[in-house]
Amino acid sequence: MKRRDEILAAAAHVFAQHGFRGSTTRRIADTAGVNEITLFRQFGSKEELIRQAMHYCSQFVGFTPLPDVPVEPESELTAWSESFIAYLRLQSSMIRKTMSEIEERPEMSEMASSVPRQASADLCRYLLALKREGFITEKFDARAAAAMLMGSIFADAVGRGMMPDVYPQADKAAHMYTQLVLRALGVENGSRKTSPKQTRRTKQLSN
Amino acid sequence: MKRRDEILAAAAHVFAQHGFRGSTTRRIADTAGVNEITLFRQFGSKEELIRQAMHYCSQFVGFTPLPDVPVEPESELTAWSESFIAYLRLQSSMIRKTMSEIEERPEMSEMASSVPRQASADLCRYLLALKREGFITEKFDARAAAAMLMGSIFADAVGRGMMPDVYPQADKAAHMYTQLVLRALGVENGSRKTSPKQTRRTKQLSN
DNA sequence: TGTGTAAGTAAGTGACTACTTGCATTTTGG
DNA sequence: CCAAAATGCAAGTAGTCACTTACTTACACA
Repeated sequence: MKRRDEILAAAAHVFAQHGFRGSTTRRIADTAGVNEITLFRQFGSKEELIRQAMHYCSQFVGFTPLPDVPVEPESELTAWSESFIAYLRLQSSMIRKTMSEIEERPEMSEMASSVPRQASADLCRYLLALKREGFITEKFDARAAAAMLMGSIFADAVGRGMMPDVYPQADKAAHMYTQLVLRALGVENGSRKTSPKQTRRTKQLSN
Repeated sequence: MKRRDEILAAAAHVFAQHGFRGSTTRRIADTAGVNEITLFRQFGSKEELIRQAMHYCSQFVGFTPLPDVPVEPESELTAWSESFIAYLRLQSSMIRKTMSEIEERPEMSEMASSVPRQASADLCRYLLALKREGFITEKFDARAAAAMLMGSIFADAVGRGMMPDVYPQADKAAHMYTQLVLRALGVENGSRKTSPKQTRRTKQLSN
Protein backbone atom coordinates (compact mmCIF):
# COMPACT_ATOMS: atom_id res chain seq x y z
CA MET A 1 0.00 0.00 0.00
CA LYS A 2 2.81 2.41 0.78
CA ARG A 3 4.44 1.66 -2.58
CA ARG A 4 1.15 2.21 -4.30
CA ASP A 5 0.72 5.64 -2.75
CA GLU A 6 4.28 6.60 -3.63
CA ILE A 7 3.62 5.70 -7.25
CA LEU A 8 0.35 7.62 -7.30
CA ALA A 9 1.99 10.68 -5.78
CA ALA A 10 4.81 10.48 -8.32
CA ALA A 11 2.35 10.09 -11.19
CA ALA A 12 0.38 13.12 -10.00
CA HIS A 13 3.56 15.15 -9.71
CA VAL A 14 4.81 14.19 -13.16
CA PHE A 15 1.40 14.83 -14.68
CA ALA A 16 1.20 18.27 -13.09
CA GLN A 17 4.50 19.18 -14.71
CA HIS A 18 4.27 17.50 -18.10
CA GLY A 19 0.61 16.78 -18.85
CA PHE A 20 -0.73 13.45 -20.05
CA ARG A 21 1.37 12.98 -23.15
CA GLY A 22 4.49 14.20 -21.38
CA SER A 23 3.97 11.81 -18.49
CA THR A 24 5.88 8.87 -19.89
CA THR A 25 5.80 5.67 -17.90
CA ARG A 26 9.58 5.86 -17.76
CA ARG A 27 9.47 9.30 -16.17
CA ILE A 28 6.85 8.31 -13.63
CA ALA A 29 8.77 5.16 -12.69
CA ASP A 30 12.00 7.11 -12.25
CA THR A 31 10.26 9.72 -10.11
CA ALA A 32 8.68 7.04 -7.95
CA GLY A 33 11.95 5.14 -7.73
CA VAL A 34 10.42 1.90 -8.98
CA ASN A 35 10.81 -0.23 -12.06
CA GLU A 36 8.69 0.74 -15.02
CA ILE A 37 7.19 -2.77 -15.09
CA THR A 38 5.76 -2.33 -11.62
CA LEU A 39 3.51 0.42 -12.97
CA PHE A 40 1.89 -1.91 -15.45
CA ARG A 41 1.54 -4.76 -12.98
CA GLN A 42 -0.15 -2.51 -10.42
CA PHE A 43 -2.32 -0.39 -12.67
CA GLY A 44 -2.52 -2.12 -16.02
CA SER A 45 -2.02 0.92 -18.18
CA LYS A 46 -0.76 4.47 -18.09
CA GLU A 47 -4.28 5.80 -18.53
CA GLU A 48 -5.58 3.90 -15.50
CA LEU A 49 -2.56 4.90 -13.43
CA ILE A 50 -3.07 8.58 -14.06
CA ARG A 51 -6.80 8.34 -13.46
CA GLN A 52 -6.15 6.76 -10.06
CA ALA A 53 -3.47 9.35 -9.34
CA MET A 54 -6.01 12.14 -9.83
CA HIS A 55 -8.51 10.37 -7.64
CA TYR A 56 -5.79 9.95 -5.03
CA CYS A 57 -5.17 13.70 -5.06
CA SER A 58 -8.80 14.54 -4.50
CA GLN A 59 -8.55 13.03 -1.01
CA PHE A 60 -6.66 16.00 0.33
CA VAL A 61 -9.12 18.74 -0.55
CA GLY A 62 -10.70 20.71 2.28
CA PHE A 63 -11.76 24.31 2.63
CA THR A 64 -12.63 26.42 5.61
CA PRO A 65 -16.39 25.88 5.70
CA LEU A 66 -18.90 28.68 5.27
CA PRO A 67 -21.43 28.81 8.12
CA ASP A 68 -25.10 28.10 7.39
CA VAL A 69 -26.01 31.25 9.28
CA PRO A 70 -23.75 34.23 8.53
CA VAL A 71 -22.70 36.34 11.48
CA GLU A 72 -19.62 38.23 10.34
CA PRO A 73 -19.73 38.18 6.51
CA GLU A 74 -16.38 39.76 5.85
CA SER A 75 -14.29 37.58 8.12
CA GLU A 76 -16.20 34.41 7.27
CA LEU A 77 -16.04 34.92 3.54
CA THR A 78 -12.43 36.06 3.65
CA ALA A 79 -11.43 32.91 5.52
CA TRP A 80 -13.16 30.82 2.88
CA SER A 81 -11.52 32.76 0.05
CA GLU A 82 -8.12 32.38 1.67
CA SER A 83 -8.45 28.63 1.92
CA PHE A 84 -9.80 28.43 -1.62
CA ILE A 85 -6.98 30.46 -3.13
CA ALA A 86 -4.40 28.54 -1.12
CA TYR A 87 -5.72 25.28 -2.53
CA LEU A 88 -5.85 26.55 -6.11
CA ARG A 89 -2.34 27.95 -5.88
CA LEU A 90 -0.99 24.67 -4.57
CA GLN A 91 -2.69 22.81 -7.40
CA SER A 92 -2.19 25.40 -10.12
CA SER A 93 0.07 23.24 -12.30
CA MET A 94 -2.29 20.30 -12.06
CA ILE A 95 -5.26 22.56 -12.83
CA ARG A 96 -3.63 24.00 -15.93
CA LYS A 97 -2.78 20.55 -17.24
CA THR A 98 -6.23 19.17 -16.50
CA MET A 99 -7.95 22.07 -18.21
CA SER A 100 -5.94 21.64 -21.36
CA GLU A 101 -7.08 18.03 -21.62
CA ILE A 102 -10.78 18.86 -22.00
CA GLU A 103 -10.82 18.20 -25.74
CA GLU A 104 -8.91 14.94 -25.64
CA ARG A 105 -9.78 13.46 -22.23
CA PRO A 106 -13.06 15.02 -21.12
CA GLU A 107 -13.67 12.52 -18.32
CA MET A 108 -10.52 13.76 -16.60
CA SER A 109 -11.69 17.35 -16.65
CA GLU A 110 -15.09 16.19 -15.51
CA MET A 111 -13.50 14.66 -12.43
CA ALA A 112 -11.42 17.74 -11.70
CA SER A 113 -14.41 20.05 -11.97
CA SER A 114 -16.20 18.49 -8.99
CA VAL A 115 -14.23 20.55 -6.49
CA PRO A 116 -15.01 24.02 -7.94
CA ARG A 117 -18.58 22.87 -8.60
CA GLN A 118 -19.03 22.09 -4.92
CA ALA A 119 -17.30 25.30 -3.92
CA SER A 120 -19.62 27.28 -6.18
CA ALA A 121 -22.69 25.66 -4.67
CA ASP A 122 -21.45 26.39 -1.14
CA LEU A 123 -20.71 29.99 -2.00
CA CYS A 124 -24.09 30.55 -3.66
CA ARG A 125 -25.85 29.13 -0.64
CA TYR A 126 -23.88 31.46 1.63
CA LEU A 127 -24.67 34.53 -0.45
CA LEU A 128 -28.37 33.69 -0.38
CA ALA A 129 -28.07 33.27 3.39
CA LEU A 130 -26.58 36.79 3.53
CA LYS A 131 -29.76 38.05 1.92
CA ARG A 132 -31.99 35.95 4.19
CA GLU A 133 -30.18 37.26 7.27
CA GLY A 134 -30.57 40.86 6.21
CA PHE A 135 -26.99 41.68 5.25
CA ILE A 136 -28.10 42.29 1.67
CA THR A 137 -31.25 44.25 0.82
CA GLU A 138 -31.01 44.87 -2.89
CA LYS A 139 -31.71 42.39 -5.63
CA PHE A 140 -28.70 40.45 -6.84
CA ASP A 141 -27.73 37.44 -8.89
CA ALA A 142 -26.05 35.00 -6.51
CA ARG A 143 -24.58 32.94 -9.32
CA ALA A 144 -22.99 35.96 -10.99
CA ALA A 145 -21.52 37.19 -7.71
CA ALA A 146 -20.23 33.71 -6.87
CA ALA A 147 -18.77 33.30 -10.36
CA MET A 148 -17.08 36.64 -9.90
CA LEU A 149 -15.40 35.87 -6.59
CA MET A 150 -14.40 32.38 -7.63
CA GLY A 151 -13.30 33.59 -11.04
CA SER A 152 -11.07 36.26 -9.56
CA ILE A 153 -9.49 33.76 -7.21
CA PHE A 154 -9.10 31.19 -9.95
CA ALA A 155 -7.50 33.62 -12.38
CA ASP A 156 -5.16 34.84 -9.66
CA ALA A 157 -4.08 31.30 -8.78
CA VAL A 158 -3.41 30.10 -12.32
CA GLY A 159 -2.30 33.39 -13.86
CA ARG A 160 -0.01 34.95 -11.29
CA GLY A 161 2.93 32.74 -12.23
CA MET A 162 2.68 33.98 -15.80
CA MET A 163 2.15 37.69 -15.11
CA PRO A 164 2.78 38.58 -11.48
CA ASP A 165 2.57 42.31 -12.15
CA VAL A 166 -1.14 42.41 -13.04
CA TYR A 167 -2.31 40.97 -9.70
CA PRO A 168 -2.44 42.63 -6.28
CA GLN A 169 -0.07 41.63 -3.49
CA ALA A 170 -0.31 37.85 -3.17
CA ASP A 171 -1.09 37.54 0.52
CA LYS A 172 -3.78 40.23 0.42
CA ALA A 173 -5.42 39.26 -2.86
CA ALA A 174 -8.11 36.94 -1.46
CA HIS A 175 -9.12 39.55 1.10
CA MET A 176 -9.31 42.29 -1.52
CA TYR A 177 -11.44 40.26 -3.90
CA THR A 178 -13.74 39.34 -1.03
CA GLN A 179 -14.10 42.96 0.06
CA LEU A 180 -14.87 44.10 -3.47
CA VAL A 181 -17.58 41.48 -3.92
CA LEU A 182 -19.15 42.34 -0.58
CA ARG A 183 -19.18 46.02 -1.49
CA ALA A 184 -20.73 45.20 -4.84
CA LEU A 185 -23.50 43.43 -2.95
CA GLY A 186 -23.90 46.31 -0.54
CA VAL A 187 -22.61 44.49 2.54
CA GLU A 188 -20.80 46.88 4.86
CA ASN A 189 -18.87 46.10 8.01
CA GLY A 190 -21.24 43.33 8.97
CA SER A 191 -24.13 45.64 9.79
CA ARG A 192 -27.58 44.26 9.05
CA LYS A 193 -30.03 46.42 7.18
CA THR A 194 -33.14 44.35 7.92
CA SER A 195 -33.85 41.70 10.52
CA PRO A 196 -33.44 38.07 9.48
CA LYS A 197 -36.35 36.43 7.73
CA GLN A 198 -37.91 33.67 9.79
CA THR A 199 -37.30 30.32 8.21
CA ARG A 200 -37.57 26.84 9.57
CA ARG A 201 -33.84 26.75 10.14
CA THR A 202 -33.50 30.13 11.84
CA LYS A 203 -36.58 29.50 13.97
CA GLN A 204 -35.05 26.30 15.25
CA LEU A 205 -31.77 28.01 16.00
CA SER A 206 -33.38 30.92 17.83
CA ASN A 207 -35.21 28.70 20.29
CA MET B 1 2.51 33.37 -49.13
CA LYS B 2 -1.03 31.99 -49.27
CA ARG B 3 0.26 28.49 -48.64
CA ARG B 4 2.29 29.72 -45.75
CA ASP B 5 -0.73 31.30 -44.09
CA GLU B 6 -2.77 28.16 -44.62
CA ILE B 7 -0.10 26.12 -42.89
CA LEU B 8 0.14 28.58 -40.00
CA ALA B 9 -3.63 28.59 -39.56
CA ALA B 10 -3.69 24.80 -39.62
CA ALA B 11 -0.87 24.61 -37.10
CA ALA B 12 -2.66 27.03 -34.78
CA HIS B 13 -5.86 25.03 -35.07
CA VAL B 14 -4.17 21.69 -34.38
CA PHE B 15 -2.22 23.18 -31.49
CA ALA B 16 -5.39 24.60 -29.94
CA GLN B 17 -6.95 21.16 -30.00
CA HIS B 18 -4.02 18.90 -29.12
CA GLY B 19 -1.33 21.00 -27.45
CA PHE B 20 2.33 20.98 -28.38
CA ARG B 21 3.06 17.31 -27.96
CA GLY B 22 -0.19 16.32 -29.63
CA SER B 23 0.49 18.53 -32.62
CA THR B 24 2.37 16.04 -34.73
CA THR B 25 3.83 17.27 -37.96
CA ARG B 26 1.76 14.63 -39.72
CA ARG B 27 -1.47 15.99 -38.24
CA ILE B 28 -0.62 19.57 -39.08
CA ALA B 29 0.31 18.65 -42.65
CA ASP B 30 -2.93 16.71 -43.13
CA THR B 31 -5.00 19.58 -41.72
CA ALA B 32 -3.26 22.06 -43.99
CA GLY B 33 -3.59 19.72 -46.97
CA VAL B 34 0.13 19.80 -47.72
CA ASN B 35 2.92 17.30 -47.59
CA GLU B 36 4.68 16.86 -44.28
CA ILE B 37 8.03 17.71 -45.90
CA THR B 38 6.76 21.14 -46.89
CA LEU B 39 6.49 22.00 -43.19
CA PHE B 40 10.16 21.36 -42.61
CA ARG B 41 11.25 23.10 -45.79
CA GLN B 42 9.24 26.21 -44.89
CA PHE B 43 9.81 26.39 -41.16
CA GLY B 44 12.76 24.16 -40.36
CA SER B 45 11.29 22.50 -37.31
CA LYS B 46 8.02 21.83 -35.55
CA GLU B 47 8.99 24.17 -32.74
CA GLU B 48 9.62 27.06 -35.12
CA LEU B 49 6.42 26.34 -37.03
CA ILE B 50 4.27 26.51 -33.93
CA ARG B 51 6.02 29.62 -32.67
CA GLN B 52 5.27 31.36 -35.96
CA ALA B 53 1.71 30.08 -35.87
CA MET B 54 1.16 31.74 -32.51
CA HIS B 55 2.67 34.95 -33.75
CA TYR B 56 0.41 34.74 -36.80
CA CYS B 57 -2.64 34.49 -34.52
CA SER B 58 -1.71 37.55 -32.53
CA GLN B 59 -2.36 39.67 -35.65
CA PHE B 60 -6.10 39.37 -35.26
CA VAL B 61 -6.46 40.71 -31.73
CA GLY B 62 -8.44 43.89 -31.22
CA PHE B 63 -10.71 45.10 -28.46
CA THR B 64 -13.22 47.89 -28.28
CA PRO B 65 -10.99 50.66 -26.93
CA LEU B 66 -11.59 52.35 -23.59
CA PRO B 67 -11.76 56.14 -23.90
CA ASP B 68 -9.10 58.26 -22.26
CA VAL B 69 -11.81 60.42 -20.71
CA PRO B 70 -14.76 58.43 -19.32
CA VAL B 71 -18.21 59.79 -20.05
CA GLU B 72 -20.59 56.88 -19.55
CA PRO B 73 -18.69 54.35 -17.41
CA GLU B 74 -21.21 51.54 -17.54
CA SER B 75 -21.71 51.46 -21.28
CA GLU B 76 -18.05 52.08 -22.07
CA LEU B 77 -16.75 49.45 -19.71
CA THR B 78 -19.44 46.97 -20.71
CA ALA B 79 -18.51 47.33 -24.36
CA TRP B 80 -14.89 46.66 -23.51
CA SER B 81 -15.80 43.64 -21.36
CA GLU B 82 -17.99 42.25 -24.14
CA SER B 83 -15.20 42.45 -26.68
CA PHE B 84 -12.71 41.00 -24.22
CA ILE B 85 -14.90 38.04 -23.31
CA ALA B 86 -15.73 37.43 -26.97
CA TYR B 87 -12.02 37.24 -27.78
CA LEU B 88 -11.20 34.96 -24.84
CA ARG B 89 -14.07 32.64 -25.67
CA LEU B 90 -12.97 32.37 -29.28
CA GLN B 91 -9.43 31.58 -28.17
CA SER B 92 -10.31 29.49 -25.11
CA SER B 93 -8.83 26.25 -26.46
CA MET B 94 -5.63 27.96 -27.47
CA ILE B 95 -5.43 29.72 -24.10
CA ARG B 96 -5.84 26.49 -22.16
CA LYS B 97 -3.12 24.79 -24.18
CA THR B 98 -0.75 27.72 -23.92
CA MET B 99 -1.23 27.98 -20.16
CA SER B 100 -0.40 24.35 -19.65
CA GLU B 101 2.93 24.81 -21.42
CA ILE B 102 4.34 27.27 -18.87
CA GLU B 103 6.57 24.68 -17.22
CA GLU B 104 7.94 23.18 -20.41
CA ARG B 105 7.90 26.05 -22.90
CA PRO B 106 7.85 29.29 -20.89
CA GLU B 107 8.68 31.52 -23.86
CA MET B 108 5.41 30.46 -25.49
CA SER B 109 3.37 31.48 -22.47
CA GLU B 110 5.38 34.68 -22.27
CA MET B 111 4.28 35.54 -25.81
CA ALA B 112 0.65 34.70 -25.11
CA SER B 113 0.58 36.82 -21.96
CA SER B 114 1.21 40.06 -23.84
CA VAL B 115 -2.48 40.45 -24.77
CA PRO B 116 -3.92 40.23 -21.23
CA ARG B 117 -1.01 42.31 -19.96
CA GLN B 118 -1.92 45.11 -22.33
CA ALA B 119 -5.62 44.72 -21.50
CA SER B 120 -4.84 44.97 -17.80
CA ALA B 121 -2.84 48.16 -18.31
CA ASP B 122 -5.65 49.70 -20.37
CA LEU B 123 -8.24 48.78 -17.79
CA CYS B 124 -6.20 50.14 -14.89
CA ARG B 125 -5.71 53.41 -16.69
CA TYR B 126 -9.44 53.67 -17.33
CA LEU B 127 -10.29 52.97 -13.69
CA LEU B 128 -7.88 55.67 -12.57
CA ALA B 129 -9.50 58.01 -15.09
CA LEU B 130 -12.87 57.23 -13.47
CA LYS B 131 -11.44 58.52 -10.22
CA ARG B 132 -9.89 61.56 -11.87
CA GLU B 133 -13.19 62.42 -13.55
CA GLY B 134 -15.11 62.19 -10.30
CA PHE B 135 -17.03 58.97 -10.88
CA ILE B 136 -15.24 57.37 -7.95
CA THR B 137 -14.70 59.20 -4.67
CA GLU B 138 -13.53 56.51 -2.26
CA LYS B 139 -10.08 55.00 -2.11
CA PHE B 140 -9.61 51.88 -4.17
CA ASP B 141 -6.91 49.61 -5.55
CA ALA B 142 -7.11 49.88 -9.33
CA ARG B 143 -5.02 46.78 -9.88
CA ALA B 144 -7.21 44.66 -7.62
CA ALA B 145 -10.40 45.88 -9.30
CA ALA B 146 -8.90 45.32 -12.75
CA ALA B 147 -7.69 41.85 -11.79
CA MET B 148 -11.18 41.11 -10.54
CA LEU B 149 -13.00 42.12 -13.71
CA MET B 150 -10.47 40.49 -15.99
CA GLY B 151 -10.31 37.41 -13.77
CA SER B 152 -14.06 36.95 -13.82
CA ILE B 153 -14.14 37.26 -17.59
CA PHE B 154 -11.16 34.98 -18.00
CA ALA B 155 -12.59 32.28 -15.73
CA ASP B 156 -15.92 32.50 -17.53
CA ALA B 157 -14.30 32.12 -20.94
CA VAL B 158 -12.10 29.15 -20.11
CA GLY B 159 -14.31 27.48 -17.51
CA ARG B 160 -17.81 27.65 -18.95
CA GLY B 161 -17.22 24.74 -21.33
CA MET B 162 -16.30 22.57 -18.36
CA MET B 163 -19.07 23.62 -15.96
CA PRO B 164 -21.75 25.69 -17.68
CA ASP B 165 -24.04 25.61 -14.65
CA VAL B 166 -21.84 27.70 -12.35
CA TYR B 167 -21.78 30.75 -14.65
CA PRO B 168 -24.53 33.28 -15.35
CA GLN B 169 -26.28 33.42 -18.71
CA ALA B 170 -23.59 33.58 -21.36
CA ASP B 171 -24.71 36.66 -23.27
CA LYS B 172 -25.26 38.70 -20.12
CA ALA B 173 -22.20 37.60 -18.18
CA ALA B 174 -19.83 40.37 -19.27
CA HIS B 175 -22.44 43.00 -18.45
CA MET B 176 -23.11 41.51 -15.03
CA TYR B 177 -19.44 41.32 -14.09
CA THR B 178 -18.98 44.90 -15.22
CA GLN B 179 -21.94 46.12 -13.19
CA LEU B 180 -20.74 44.33 -10.08
CA VAL B 181 -17.27 45.84 -10.35
CA LEU B 182 -18.68 49.32 -10.88
CA ARG B 183 -20.92 48.93 -7.84
CA ALA B 184 -17.97 47.70 -5.81
CA LEU B 185 -16.19 50.93 -6.76
CA GLY B 186 -19.24 53.02 -5.96
CA VAL B 187 -20.00 54.09 -9.53
CA GLU B 188 -23.74 54.48 -10.03
CA ASN B 189 -25.58 55.20 -13.25
CA GLY B 190 -22.82 57.42 -14.56
CA SER B 191 -23.46 60.22 -12.08
CA ARG B 192 -20.39 62.12 -10.99
CA LYS B 193 -19.88 62.78 -7.31
CA THR B 194 -17.18 65.38 -7.68
CA SER B 195 -16.09 67.54 -10.59
CA PRO B 196 -13.16 66.32 -12.68
CA LYS B 197 -9.70 67.14 -11.44
CA GLN B 198 -7.85 69.54 -13.72
CA THR B 199 -4.95 67.83 -15.42
CA ARG B 200 -2.90 68.83 -18.39
CA ARG B 201 -4.98 66.50 -20.56
CA THR B 202 -8.41 67.65 -19.36
CA LYS B 203 -7.37 71.29 -19.47
CA GLN B 204 -6.41 70.90 -23.10
CA LEU B 205 -9.66 69.16 -23.90
CA SER B 206 -11.83 71.74 -22.14
CA ASN B 207 -10.45 74.62 -24.18
C1' DT C 1 12.87 27.72 -74.33
C1' DG C 2 15.51 27.66 -70.35
C1' DT C 3 15.85 28.39 -65.36
C1' DG C 4 14.71 28.90 -60.60
C1' DT C 5 11.50 27.96 -57.04
C1' DA C 6 8.04 25.69 -54.51
C1' DA C 7 5.86 21.57 -53.99
C1' DG C 8 5.26 16.35 -54.10
C1' DT C 9 6.82 11.19 -53.66
C1' DA C 10 9.33 7.45 -51.70
C1' DA C 11 12.10 5.64 -48.48
C1' DG C 12 14.42 5.63 -44.38
C1' DT C 13 16.92 7.09 -39.75
C1' DG C 14 17.39 6.85 -34.87
C1' DA C 15 15.11 7.85 -30.82
C1' DC C 16 11.24 7.23 -27.97
C1' DT C 17 6.58 5.25 -26.72
C1' DA C 18 3.39 1.94 -24.13
C1' DC C 19 3.43 -2.45 -23.07
C1' DT C 20 4.88 -7.74 -22.86
C1' DT C 21 7.37 -12.05 -21.62
C1' DG C 22 10.35 -15.03 -18.86
C1' DC C 23 12.93 -15.55 -15.00
C1' DA C 24 15.44 -14.27 -10.69
C1' DT C 25 15.08 -11.89 -6.35
C1' DT C 26 13.15 -9.70 -2.38
C1' DT C 27 9.54 -8.82 0.88
C1' DT C 28 5.79 -10.12 3.64
C1' DG C 29 2.34 -12.55 6.45
C1' DG C 30 0.57 -16.63 8.71
C1' DC D 1 10.28 -20.65 8.50
C1' DC D 2 8.04 -21.09 4.34
C1' DA D 3 4.87 -20.07 0.74
C1' DA D 4 2.93 -16.42 -1.80
C1' DA D 5 2.94 -12.13 -3.40
C1' DA D 6 5.43 -8.19 -4.99
C1' DT D 7 9.31 -6.38 -7.29
C1' DG D 8 13.44 -6.21 -10.23
C1' DC D 9 16.14 -7.31 -14.49
C1' DA D 10 17.00 -8.27 -19.43
C1' DA D 11 15.26 -8.31 -23.64
C1' DG D 12 12.08 -7.36 -26.97
C1' DT D 13 7.71 -5.76 -29.89
C1' DA D 14 5.16 -2.88 -32.71
C1' DG D 15 4.18 1.62 -33.32
C1' DT D 16 5.02 6.70 -33.54
C1' DC D 17 7.86 10.72 -33.45
C1' DA D 18 10.65 14.58 -35.75
C1' DC D 19 13.42 14.98 -39.36
C1' DT D 20 16.51 13.72 -43.64
C1' DT D 21 17.98 12.40 -48.36
C1' DA D 22 17.39 11.84 -53.20
C1' DC D 23 14.69 12.45 -56.89
C1' DT D 24 10.57 14.19 -59.56
C1' DT D 25 6.83 17.39 -60.97
C1' DA D 26 4.36 21.94 -61.69
C1' DC D 27 4.59 26.60 -62.60
C1' DA D 28 6.20 31.55 -63.11
C1' DC D 29 9.01 34.57 -65.50
C1' DA D 30 12.62 36.16 -68.88
